[in-house]
Amino acid sequence: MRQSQLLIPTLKEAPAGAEVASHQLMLRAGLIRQVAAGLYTWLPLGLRVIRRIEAIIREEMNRSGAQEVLMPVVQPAELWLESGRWEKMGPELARLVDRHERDFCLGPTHEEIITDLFRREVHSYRQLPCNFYQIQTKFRDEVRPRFGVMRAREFTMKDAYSFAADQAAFDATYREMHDCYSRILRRMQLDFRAVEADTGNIGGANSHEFHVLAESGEDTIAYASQGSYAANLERAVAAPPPPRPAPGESMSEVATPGMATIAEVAQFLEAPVRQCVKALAIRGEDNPILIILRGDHELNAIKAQKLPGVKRPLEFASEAEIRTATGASPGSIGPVGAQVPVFVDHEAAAVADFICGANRDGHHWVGVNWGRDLPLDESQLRDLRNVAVGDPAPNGQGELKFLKGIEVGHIFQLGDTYSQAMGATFLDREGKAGVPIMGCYGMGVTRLVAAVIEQHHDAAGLRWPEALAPFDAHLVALNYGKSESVREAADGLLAELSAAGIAVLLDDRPERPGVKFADADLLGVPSRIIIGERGLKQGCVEVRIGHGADLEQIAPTEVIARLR
RNA sequence: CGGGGCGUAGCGCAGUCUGGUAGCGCACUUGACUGGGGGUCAAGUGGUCGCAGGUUCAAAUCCUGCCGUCCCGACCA
Repeated sequence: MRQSQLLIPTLKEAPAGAEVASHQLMLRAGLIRQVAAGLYTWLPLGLRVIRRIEAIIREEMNRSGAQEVLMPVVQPAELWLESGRWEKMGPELARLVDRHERDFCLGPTHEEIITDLFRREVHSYRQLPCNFYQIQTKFRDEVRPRFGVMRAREFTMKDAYSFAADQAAFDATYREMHDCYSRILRRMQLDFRAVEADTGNIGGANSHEFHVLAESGEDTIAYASQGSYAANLERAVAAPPPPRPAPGESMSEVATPGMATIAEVAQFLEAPVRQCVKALAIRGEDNPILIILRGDHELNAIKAQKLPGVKRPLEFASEAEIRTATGASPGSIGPVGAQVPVFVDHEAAAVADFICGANRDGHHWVGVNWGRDLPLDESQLRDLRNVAVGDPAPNGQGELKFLKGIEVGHIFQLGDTYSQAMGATFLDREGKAGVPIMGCYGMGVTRLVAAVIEQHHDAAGLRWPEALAPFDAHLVALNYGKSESVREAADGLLAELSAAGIAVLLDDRPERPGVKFADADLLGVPSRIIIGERGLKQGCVEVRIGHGADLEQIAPTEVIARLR
């Protein structure tokens, strides 16, 4: 294709709003333009990349035995009422009303639609297992769209839904999809990790996320320094703490005037922070609920949200609510004598002779011991904290380390959540009704474009992996407009290479060489062919086959062989 | 939704504090020169200063309200 005929509006400077590398480069290289918050137009170059990603996904999904379908973006409320998610989803689900006053939503995902299809059309165990996928537009009214297409409101997703007659059959499909995702990401030359994850809004028992490693990633991955354990921080666990030492001190109250934070209290009492225990008050259905963590630990909101009686989404209790419930301000509350439900993190429960708020302003207890000074029932024990770098790994191998990742894929074990709720069944070998076990498998196509760029760029611009580049070769024709010989050579190569099925972009614009080179570096097409009068006089063009390769002088007739 | 920032030409910005009728660089158009790493010169095009209301002889500038957008926190492919 001719560059003069394509809209590729490159920019020297990145627009002010773009912070991360991929967003800046996507704007600068003319892949996308923003329409509104979280809504983007894909320009020709960006769309070509999307198409190549989709092609790889299709190939691998088809290879895994999945069948492609296409479901509607607009979905009737009835199905969502059946699954219970019409209420559960909240404002992220964009709702609309048609001219007949019927309720609809813009599909953020398609479990309801596919389960409805299944119950209508699939009736026999002979048709199982089966796996349906689509590549389609999703809409999620994100609280905060961010980083360009990385977190957009409207985006393209490949989503798949599997149905199996029993757990063993399901497990096989799940493993196959796990492998399939790994193949897809490897073909895109991505450095990624598959990690255990929280299931969030989709529901179900277990899930794995696929993260492309990048400093700009929004997620933190915890992994064991040895062995294979890796999990999203939302879900990551550490090895259990050693048993609690026996009490060594007696409990007494000390004045801690004006001390509100753990750090202040610890310093004032000349005790290590990990000797303190902190109490966080979160909102329960009616009363606040106290969460007890070791002083140096951080609350994990996802884990806390799963506690019985906790209001979702998780909110901290207000100062007034805390005062009403405990009689003290937030800086002085503690588990001793608490009149509200108390949940204790395993690590906090393993501390002896600890320091905690006395539920009296400006006072703390020291030398406190579980069991002796306050009750601790097994039922109160939970894992409620974020693991930290250096924690012992749960697999008993080494310690935990962190990486940042971009979640590009997420596979879920749904169990029979949806099939049960929506009455999807099949007849088994004995002629009895069975409830299919489902899985669902998402992969963010447009997000992948950003993720690929995060891993494949340099100071000058993009560096597309060959499998994803919008073009295979960039023909940079110098002085194309005025030099007859350049024009002939360039047009000839364009025709020849195109006929051979090589996607070529010919820079035939009347720009100076410097501009063309700078744009070529920005666009990041893997192979480059430079055609100039200087070389042609010696019967040569210059080629660079692949990123970072050396420039070679070869005859124009040899180009096609070198590119193959 | 809470906190903060920003809205002036396609992009990046100055001008706002201290009111006086809008400017710089790049881009774009035309011409000339130039022609292997964002070239030079000349002449141009392009702006309801986010929107609405108010104060004033006069508003990009002051006041009020609204909208948009970006960043930081709770959600997710």
